[in-house]
Amino acid sequence: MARPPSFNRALAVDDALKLFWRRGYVATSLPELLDAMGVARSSFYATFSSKRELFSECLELFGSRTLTILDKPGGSCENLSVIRTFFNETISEVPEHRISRGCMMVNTVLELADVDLELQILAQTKLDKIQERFQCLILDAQLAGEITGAHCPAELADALMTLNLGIRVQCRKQVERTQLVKSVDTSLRLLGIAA
Amino acid sequence: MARPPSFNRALAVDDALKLFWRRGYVATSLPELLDAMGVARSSFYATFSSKRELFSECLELFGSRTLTILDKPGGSCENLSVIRTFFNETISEVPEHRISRGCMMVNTVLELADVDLELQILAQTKLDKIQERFQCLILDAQLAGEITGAHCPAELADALMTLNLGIRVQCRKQVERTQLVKSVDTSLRLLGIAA
DNA sequence: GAAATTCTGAACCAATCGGTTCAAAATTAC
DNA sequence: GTAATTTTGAACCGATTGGTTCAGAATTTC
Repeated sequence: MARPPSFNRALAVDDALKLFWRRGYVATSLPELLDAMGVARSSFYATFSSKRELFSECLELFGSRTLTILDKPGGSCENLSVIRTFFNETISEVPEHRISRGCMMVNTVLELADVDLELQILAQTKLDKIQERFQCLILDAQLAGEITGAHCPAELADALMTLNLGIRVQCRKQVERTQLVKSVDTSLRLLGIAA
Repeated sequence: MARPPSFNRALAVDDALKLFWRRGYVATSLPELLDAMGVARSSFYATFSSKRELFSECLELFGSRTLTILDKPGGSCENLSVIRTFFNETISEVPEHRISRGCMMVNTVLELADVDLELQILAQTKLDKIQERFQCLILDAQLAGEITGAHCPAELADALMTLNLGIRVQCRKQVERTQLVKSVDTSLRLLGIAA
C-alpha cells in the first residue's frame, strides 16, 4: 500500500554515466547531476550515497559494457573480427556526440591520476582487463592461423591497447568520423590485423 | 629606489605549470597554486590576472617547449632520429615522476573537452602543430631515402600521433618505464621508424 | 634619514561546493 | 476514508571556490 518508486534507478544511473563521461568527475557538479538524472537532492543521497560512490558505479558499468563488446559471439573462428568489431561498434556505428565522449576509462585515468588514486586504479584495472582480452584473441588468432606468429601476443596486445588509447584521445579532439576510421584502418593494417 | 621584485615570474609560472600538469585545471585550487608558486594571493592577481589566464600561459609554454624537441639540430640528415629522440627525451631520459605526468596537452584535451572549449582548442592546436612537424620530418626522410615511400607522409604522421597520444595515456597509468620503452619500440618498429 | 616601489597578509566578497535533515506532499493498497 | 511508503523541496550546514581590496611591512636608492 505504499507509493511505488517513481524514478528508475538503472535509467538514472545511465543518465549520470553519460554526464560523467562527458564532463569528468571533478567538473560535474551535484546540481548538474540531479538535473540530468531528474532526481531530487534528497532522493539522490537516499539512493546513491554520494557523488563519488555513484561515479564508481558508473565506471564499473561502463567497463563491463565495454568488455561485453569483446565477447566472442559463437564459434571460435574469426578472432580478429572481434577486434575489428570493437572499433567499428564504437566509431562507425555510433552517433557523433557519442564518439566525442571518447572512453570513460581513458578520460578517468588521465583526469584522476593525481587527484583520486582509488578511482583512477578502478579505471586502470578495467583497461587492463581489455588488454588481457586482446591478448587472448590474438593468441587464438595465431593458433587458428588467422595471423602469423611473428610477434608474441603480449607485445601485439600492448600495441593494440596503445592504439586504442590513442584513438580515444583523438575522439575527444574535434575530428571527423571519417578521419578516425582512417586512423584506425591505418594502424590496424600496420599491426597486421586489417580486414 | 624601489624595492626590487622578490619572486621570479618565470620560475613561478614554471611551478604553476608543473602543478597544472599533474592535477589538471579544475582540480587545482587557488590555495594549492599559491602554495606551489610561493606567491601571495594579492601578488598572484597583480601579476597573472586569473587562474584561467595563468593556465593558458602554462599551456602555451608547455606546447612551445615540446615543439622545440622536434627542431632539427643541424644538418638535414637523420630525420627519423629526431622522432626517436622525441620519445627518448620524454621517456628514457627523464625522472619517473615526470613521466607519470604524461603530456599536458593530451591531459587538457581530455579534461576540458566539454568544460572549457577555448582552452581545449588551445591544447588541440598545439598538438596539431606537432603532427605537422611529424609530417615534414617523414617527408624529408622519404626524400633522403631514410624510409620507403610506401605510405604517404600524412598517413604516417597521423599514425605516429595516434601512437604518441596512446603513449601519453600509458604514462599516466602506473606502468614501469621499461614497459613504456618497449611499447614505443614495438610501435615504432611496426611503423617502420625503428632505429 | 626620506621617497619610491613591491610584496604580503588578512579581511572580505558572493557564489558554489558536497552533504544532511525533515516535514509535507504524493501515491499506492486496503 | 486510513495506513503505509516514497518522493520532494526547501532550508540548512560548514567548507571552499575564484576573485578583490587595501593598509602596512619590507626593501631599495638617494
